[in-house]
Amino acid sequence: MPELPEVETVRKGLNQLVAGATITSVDVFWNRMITPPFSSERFQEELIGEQIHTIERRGKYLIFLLDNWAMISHLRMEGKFTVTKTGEPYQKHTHVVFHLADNRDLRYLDVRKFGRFSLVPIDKKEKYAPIENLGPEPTPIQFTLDNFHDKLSRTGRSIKAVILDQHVVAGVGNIYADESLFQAKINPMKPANQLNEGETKRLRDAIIDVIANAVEAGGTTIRTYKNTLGEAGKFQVKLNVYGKTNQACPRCGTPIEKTKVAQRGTHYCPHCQGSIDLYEKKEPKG
DNA sequence: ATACTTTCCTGGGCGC
DNA sequence: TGCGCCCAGGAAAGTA
Repeated sequence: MPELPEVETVRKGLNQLVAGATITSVDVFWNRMITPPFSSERFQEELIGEQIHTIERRGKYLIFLLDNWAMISHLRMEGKFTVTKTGEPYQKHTHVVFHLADNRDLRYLDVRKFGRFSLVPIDKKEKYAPIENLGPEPTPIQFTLDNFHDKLSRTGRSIKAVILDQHVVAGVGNIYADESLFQAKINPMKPANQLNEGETKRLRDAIIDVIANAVEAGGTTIRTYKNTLGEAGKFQVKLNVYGKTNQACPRCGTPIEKTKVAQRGTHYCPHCQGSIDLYEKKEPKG
């Protein structure tokens, strides 16, 4: 499931492979993948003849800078890009194909069809609301302690729900949320406005650190994630809690537990991070 | 305003 | 073996 580190790795691969290429035509095999206001027909028409200058990233969004358009792509759960020679048989789950002038295809594959493409006029690319409203990138300069503390103080939601909120900090998904909370030794159920100063700082530092290390490792491959070059990530060997249910905590040996917080599978060490029972269950048990 | 629920999707895993 | 059921989950729309 691509989070910031995986999307960043995909971005680098795309820049290596298709920066400078020109789109000659586009096939869309699943219309819902193209978000309003543009129909998939309009999407296909507008991209003809557009050159891909560079690919940027903001949070989990990829931004293809073209001549007249910014094409914005979100991979959601399972989206991936491949670059192949035109004419090669389509792999299963190929939903959008950008034919390039140099006899190659940039192809978008997505088992679950959750990914989305949007088109924004290039001079309005800063006005695209989903990106405009994102929180800061999780870097030391942009993701300030003051801002984070302010956001946490305003809500009693679980801290895990808050760091998954892209308006608070951009790019953190389920894997890196669990890993960051473990590194900072904070219970995922703890209400955000109950974190003290030390915890807030530890968590902010942990998010920055975990994301940076994962970017360096080329992301995490749990199930199917591959970058544009077809390579798996390497961060999965550094995971401490995600997917480690019943395995020994690397710090204290206590078995890692899995529960549900904010409707997401959540892995944590009940010794290092404290028992979930310390906090009132707000979620309906079903 | 906040906070929670539903929707979108398919493949994999499980019970019977 | 095969059918039905449930789960995984990011973001946006919907509801109270």
